[in-house]
Amino acid sequence: MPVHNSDIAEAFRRLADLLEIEGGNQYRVRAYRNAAATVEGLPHDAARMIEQGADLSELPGIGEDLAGKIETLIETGELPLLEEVEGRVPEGLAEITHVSGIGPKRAWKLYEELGIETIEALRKAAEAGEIRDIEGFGEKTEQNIIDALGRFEGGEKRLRLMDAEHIAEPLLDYVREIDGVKQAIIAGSYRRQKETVGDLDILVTAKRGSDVMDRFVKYDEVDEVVSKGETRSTVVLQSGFHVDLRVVAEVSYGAALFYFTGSKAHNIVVRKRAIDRGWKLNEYGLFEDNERIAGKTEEEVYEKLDLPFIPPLLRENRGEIEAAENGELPDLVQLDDIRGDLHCHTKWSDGKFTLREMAEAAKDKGYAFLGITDHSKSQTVAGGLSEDGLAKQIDEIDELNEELDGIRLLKGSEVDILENGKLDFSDNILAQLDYVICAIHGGFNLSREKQTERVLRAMDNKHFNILAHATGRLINERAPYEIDLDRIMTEAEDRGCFLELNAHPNRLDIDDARCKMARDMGLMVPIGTDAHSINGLETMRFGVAQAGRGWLEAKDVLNTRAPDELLKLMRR
DNA sequence: GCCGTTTTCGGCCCGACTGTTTTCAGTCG
Repeated sequence: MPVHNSDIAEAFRRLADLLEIEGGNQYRVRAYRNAAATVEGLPHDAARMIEQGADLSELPGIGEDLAGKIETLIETGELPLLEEVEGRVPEGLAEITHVSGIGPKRAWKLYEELGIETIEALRKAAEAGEIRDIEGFGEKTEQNIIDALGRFEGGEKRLRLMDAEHIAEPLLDYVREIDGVKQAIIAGSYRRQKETVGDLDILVTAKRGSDVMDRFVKYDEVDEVVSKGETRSTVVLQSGFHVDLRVVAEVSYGAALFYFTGSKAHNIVVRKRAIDRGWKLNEYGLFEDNERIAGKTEEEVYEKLDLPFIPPLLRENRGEIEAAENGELPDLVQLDDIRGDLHCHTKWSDGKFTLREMAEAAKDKGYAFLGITDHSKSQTVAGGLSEDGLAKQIDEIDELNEELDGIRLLKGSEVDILENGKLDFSDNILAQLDYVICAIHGGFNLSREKQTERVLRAMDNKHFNILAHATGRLINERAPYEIDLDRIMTEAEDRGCFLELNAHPNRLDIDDARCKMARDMGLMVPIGTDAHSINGLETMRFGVAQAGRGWLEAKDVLNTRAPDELLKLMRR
């Protein structure tokens, strides 16, 4: 079994949990967690990096020891230290610390006093009223554990960004209308536009004496008030989503916005910069002794620390601090830079609108072009076109282009890559198109080697321009299929092909780390919405956000170009 | 366990809230 980065990260996290439970050095624990995050964020599998001669101990947060442990894990699939610790600490305790309100100390205490090793045992003990009698616990804690177990079962998984928006925007409107509220903004991973959001952090400035907290916890959708204080409250919504609201003074707004936007890793590095200068940075401001020297705006905080403003999309401690220091921050691609959409469907296959309707909608968005890419013949469930059908569509697009003013339809197709690596249309018809998007829509279970070969063979066809949604993942629904994207990207670059950034919020495929990799290797990225309706065109903003998280500038994105230049760039 | 243009040893982010205690530990973000 090949060991992937996610396996390494999981082993390290598990080890960190168990070490923490047995009261190990907290910094050692943190080192394992940091390393887990570092490994998880790598664009390549560590195994491959080692093969290619990389020295993992040069990675941030990974020294000689952890680099050695990673190698052992890759070679043997085992982590001896983890097995050793598992001999001392019951495995189930790690899971118990993931129940909200129970940390390492309480988990250990529950084990010592009542022998609790599993979630099930914890529930039984709590329901039997046995926990309240343990020193340091009480009736309320016991009830909180029961409540938390209920949520634990319900699964507190991260929401896709768009789903989070549907919850967040009305709530933000509600908060903004509370008497005395001046500013209200959602910070956290939501502001960083991560593909999934775990909870919401709402930051508010308000007049003194405003009853913002009382009103907040009375929001219609609040299911449970977890905590409520003067400056911070936490609620759980009926959807199971956690929301924090924090109130700060206006002089602290920038510092608090910085602080609550994160990421944690980014914050720690910036905070360290403050410490190096003999200052202190917290959510109330940047302080020299007890004097606030910055805090009203984020720009001010960064400036004092000799840094330009770093866009939230980049705040992941993936090199943005160094880039900022050197004046090399990317000038991130904006929605306005996008000149057209390269991936959409119409009534000709499984879309809901006609060519003309889609064209008009694209024109209304200010686009110069719209690429029509209906499905190919094997996609019978999606109304895939026959070759004759495609030929007719080509004619209709030509006619329509004569009529249309200010928008140009590009003739494309989303062609299936068959399991044998052949394309689902003949070269003859493909040659009549402006460009071709190729995609895998079935046969997800091939081995990594076969899947990779399948795509590379397809890429041998000169009409292959863009690989759509390269990993096939559906966020929260379907894992990516096994495929060697490193190799595919290298080969694509060699052959003049591209990998799409599919902007659909369920896909966002390729992901941000891959976008950054593409940028680093000089491979331009086309962003397509895969729209099946006029509304679907709106999801371009999710793609652009993801592109920004991947450090892409307008020059790195294919569809920031005018149609003629675009088609020239795609010519093989 | 990591890290270093003050340090190769001695630091490692820090404040809010809760619940159980009487002054604070545990948890969280």
